[in-house]
Amino acid sequence: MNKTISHNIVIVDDHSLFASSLEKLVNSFNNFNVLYHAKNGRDLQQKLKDYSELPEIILLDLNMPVMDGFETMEWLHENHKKIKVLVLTMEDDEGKILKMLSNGAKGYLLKDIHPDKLNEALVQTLEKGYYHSEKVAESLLHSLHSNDTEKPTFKEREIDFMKLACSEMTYKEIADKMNLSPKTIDGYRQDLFNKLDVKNRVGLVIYALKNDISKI
Amino acid sequence: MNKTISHNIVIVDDHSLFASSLEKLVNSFNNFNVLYHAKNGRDLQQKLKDYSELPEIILLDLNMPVMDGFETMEWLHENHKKIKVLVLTMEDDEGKILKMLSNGAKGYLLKDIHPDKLNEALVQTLEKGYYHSEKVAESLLHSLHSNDTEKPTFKEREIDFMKLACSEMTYKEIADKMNLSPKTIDGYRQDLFNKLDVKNRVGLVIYALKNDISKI
DNA sequence: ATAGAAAACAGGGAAAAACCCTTTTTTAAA
DNA sequence: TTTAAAAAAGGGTTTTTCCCTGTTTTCTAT
Repeated sequence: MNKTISHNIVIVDDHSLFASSLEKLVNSFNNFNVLYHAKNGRDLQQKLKDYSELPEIILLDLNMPVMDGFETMEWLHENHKKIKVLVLTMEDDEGKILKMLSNGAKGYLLKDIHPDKLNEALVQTLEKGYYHSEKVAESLLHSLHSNDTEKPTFKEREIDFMKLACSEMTYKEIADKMNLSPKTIDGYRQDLFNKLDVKNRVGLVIYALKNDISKI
Repeated sequence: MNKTISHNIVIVDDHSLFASSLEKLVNSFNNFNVLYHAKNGRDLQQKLKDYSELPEIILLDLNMPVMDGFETMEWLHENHKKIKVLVLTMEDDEGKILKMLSNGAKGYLLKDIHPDKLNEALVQTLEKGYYHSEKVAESLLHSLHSNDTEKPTFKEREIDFMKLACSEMTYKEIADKMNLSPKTIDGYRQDLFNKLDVKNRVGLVIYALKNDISKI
């Protein structure tokens, strides 16, 4: 039995197999103890209420149903400033990294890291208050130098259109489906091409898929 | 200390965090013991040689660098018939399920299952020799009823073309890049449209992405 | 109430994509 | 060597896409 204090961790991930497995791993680290895990942000909110003990660190996934990592991060930042959040996800998208860090995440880890790195991250987060891997540092620098990362904003109908554009429908058929004139659709198309700096419909489709606007 | 025999498991997954975590979970099950884990098929081949003990069950991921789950399955089927392979992956694609099962996998599990299901699968695989979840059974039935699943076969150049079609290049530019006449490209396009039953280039792009012919 | 902005709508014209049918060249097989 | 099949091109037409430039409608803020 060790006399040193065990630090409480909470895991938020919708994949229960991964969460359960990770729990065992974290428990095997020195001085770390998983309190519980939550399926998503909403579930976490409930459990933070139900349990008397608060975690020191939350390991947070991004892609989750009901309430995803981004929403959860915002909520935690508002309501539980003391809890340190480490993002643990598959997504290595620069924009997402930046978004989460600027929302108050103390670190960003990719799910394919070595277990030792996770241990290191947990320890450092307690000691220094944050953990930044080389990869994340790189991304940050890169985004500073190329200040093109201003993500465009879309109107509702533009998003509807983009989703439909990721199909075999012609623009005329899309116009029909959206109850708009083909020329209006042509306007959306044009605006999007300019905004996203793409040359043709395939470019638009690729953009929509890359940015999770549409799924196939 | 339990006197019952512990059954040896091997995990094959390129995500070392997941593999390490899963190892802890499997070790926590009754009568199961993880011998080691491998990063990919090639790594597994080496380790099967190096270790005197063979596993009874291998938990196999599909998406891996160097030597993926499909190749690995084939090799195991040829060289280690006695080892029972359970596929453990994110991919719920019907074609992949069928491919792996027909290659000799004893079960197909999705990574978002509950830990108890994994335990159940391991036990059943030892007892009955296989494990089939409801989801997989469904897929099998579905594929029987809709016998459209005959995947078309592609020529080398067709695949090259499809990859290039998943970009903003025009057909003329693609022809240039492939050192062919635009008319030849038009022939490829026509054949593919017929073969894949798609109406236009967007349809082709979606097909190529869905079937991992091209990635974005 | 009204100016200004955003959204919807639209015409003309050029380029690309899609479609269909035919021909030559290569390759492989009988 | 003839035959057949596959690969590569060509000609020509229709449809869709793309791009530029406008007008009308709708909403919103002062």
